Amino acid sequence: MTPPRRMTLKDLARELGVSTATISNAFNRPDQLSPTLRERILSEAARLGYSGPDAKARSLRTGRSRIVAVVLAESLTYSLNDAVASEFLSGVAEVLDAHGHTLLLLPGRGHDSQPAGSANIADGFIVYGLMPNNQLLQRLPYQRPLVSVDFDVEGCPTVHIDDTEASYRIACYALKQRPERPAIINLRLTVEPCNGRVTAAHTMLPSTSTISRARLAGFYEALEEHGITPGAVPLWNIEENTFDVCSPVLAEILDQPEHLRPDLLLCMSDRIALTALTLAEQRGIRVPEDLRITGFDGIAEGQYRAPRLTTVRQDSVGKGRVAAQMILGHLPAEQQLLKTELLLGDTCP
Amino acid sequence: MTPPRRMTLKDLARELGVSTATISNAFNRPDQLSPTLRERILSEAARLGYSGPDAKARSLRTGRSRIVAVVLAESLTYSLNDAVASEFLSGVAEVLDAHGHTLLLLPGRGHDSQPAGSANIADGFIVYGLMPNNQLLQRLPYQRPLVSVDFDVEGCPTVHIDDTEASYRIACYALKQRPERPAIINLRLTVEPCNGRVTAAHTMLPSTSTISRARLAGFYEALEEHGITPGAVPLWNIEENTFDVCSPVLAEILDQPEHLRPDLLLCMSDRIALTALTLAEQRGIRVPEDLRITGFDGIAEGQYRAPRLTTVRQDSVGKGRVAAQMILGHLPAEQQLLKTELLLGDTCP
DNA sequence: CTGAAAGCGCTTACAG
DNA sequence: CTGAAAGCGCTTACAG
Repeated sequence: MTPPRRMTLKDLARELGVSTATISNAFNRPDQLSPTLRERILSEAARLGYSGPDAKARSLRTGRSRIVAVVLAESLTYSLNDAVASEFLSGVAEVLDAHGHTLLLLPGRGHDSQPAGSANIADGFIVYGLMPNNQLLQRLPYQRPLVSVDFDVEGCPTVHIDDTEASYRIACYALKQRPERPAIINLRLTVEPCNGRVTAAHTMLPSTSTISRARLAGFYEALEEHGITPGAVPLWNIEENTFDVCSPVLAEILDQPEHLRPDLLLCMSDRIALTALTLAEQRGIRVPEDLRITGFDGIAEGQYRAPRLTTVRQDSVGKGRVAAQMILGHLPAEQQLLKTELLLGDTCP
Repeated sequence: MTPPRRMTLKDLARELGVSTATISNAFNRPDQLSPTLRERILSEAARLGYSGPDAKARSLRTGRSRIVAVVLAESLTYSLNDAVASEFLSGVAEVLDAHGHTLLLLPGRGHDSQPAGSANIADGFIVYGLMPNNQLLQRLPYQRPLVSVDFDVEGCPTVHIDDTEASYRIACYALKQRPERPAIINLRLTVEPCNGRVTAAHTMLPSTSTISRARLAGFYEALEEHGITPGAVPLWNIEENTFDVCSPVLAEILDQPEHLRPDLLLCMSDRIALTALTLAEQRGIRVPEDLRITGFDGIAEGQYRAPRLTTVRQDSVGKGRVAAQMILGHLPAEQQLLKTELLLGDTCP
């Protein structure tokens, strides 16, 4: 009995009485040998159980792995279950797939904050929504292409949207009908973790390169323009964009006495807005009659339901596509600003 | 000016006047050298821009990459946006991450049906929901661990649920209140693509190893037990578990004249059930008064809304965890059957 | 605790 | 169209 050692290209070459170069060519450069010989090699390989050149050796030799890593800001668990991140990933995957590349998923916040050693196998890195000062960034291999998404890294190409302008537009739309008691529900706005009302005791994250601050700036601009003092609008904050984390904060807001309860909720994400909608429905608060709600993101879940969410759509799939194309060198490595679009649903007519 | 060549372990060894083995040990086996020397090496490495041993070379040398590939039945785009697949992936990711492994995503149905060459870099494969006769399976490297999920591969460990029993239970629950006009909405039941009513002209997929057939068998068993002839229950089919594909089929069902319109929908997925719910709401069909609906899967979206979906929950995250643990050898490589749980929501009280 | 050396499995100019 | 040979960047017994 032969020991169950994996067959190598060299074994196959010996077996067939040809050189290793020829076997390699049969798999990688069909034009370098006769079709007849190639067929013979391929079929013998299949018969003998050789499933093609080993990727580890190949990538060492060529220097390229055809693997692109996406570094996600949050845990993989969170990101995979978040609609916005999932859409982004699917855009990346679509382009990589079409070009014979595969996708390696790396968590930004792991059990240790350093990237797994296997990370540097990637030909390039797409970094999604990480804070620019993150340690992880320093540890990524030098001299490998890197594209950042939703934040800027010095000297790196970036894809993002104009958060301020987008939230300005949705807020202007909502404010056309003047609210009595507007409120803003932020997503990760404060330095200190905060699930609830934002007070003077909280420090806001720096205004540069923080999505929440950019969106808040848009809301404030719109409020001022409509004669509402931004400082008078209650600010709430939510730490994680999941139902379970949003739910208690929104319950607190909606369970206030009716004369204090907001009649307009400007939410920084569709997840927040959808949670608000669910809790309102459970409490018999009518949307939009008693409470108007706007979201941000334009995820499918908000549009494939009744009432449809009024929100602003960012093209997350498109972001992923652009980022992947930049990494593959099919798009110039520069700043890319994607457009957003108002989705006029039923929750804030 | 030095050419911008990446620094290697060897370069660093020369620079520091130690052997390559020592550098390697500094990164991989802290116990093999003095802490002082190790510190010096690590800090010099950081200073000189050496970001650790190259993963390609390391994996060639050690034979292991610490990468696990998940092969998804559908396109990556579909899978990443499907709640069930995403939950599964997050279970896998969670376990891999905790053990310093990373996740490579491979599409089962790609632009060409063969796995990318980089696939065989993985230490092991988790194959999710692929048809067992899929060509791709033959092409995966031999002698590398493989776990299949939701279907059986000869001689391979598997994790799955008892689909027949689960759908039997949810159907029994729904049938306690006898429906006038029940209907079953299947997911990928027929050989011929079919979005609409299933007729005698359609061929059903083989009953072994097809999830839909297993679930349908459970429904039929329950119907018979409640004195309803399964053959008399209209069967509909849907090809893809997305709102856009479900929507027209469900519109066709709900737009029938009221005396023909079903009053109970046994759906094979929560996505189908949620789409039915949305369309019913848009049409003013009251759920559950005029129409009762059951789902299958127990995705978050069905529970985090009003009315809550009545469904049977499968632990997709748990499936992912178990599959990953088997691949890593932390769980015996055998058949694993996970439990399901009835979720009694509002859509079919 | 450290160093010299073999070799993981390939690909690629290059010579024939 | 084919073959001999170098070398990609590491890790790991092994000897010292």
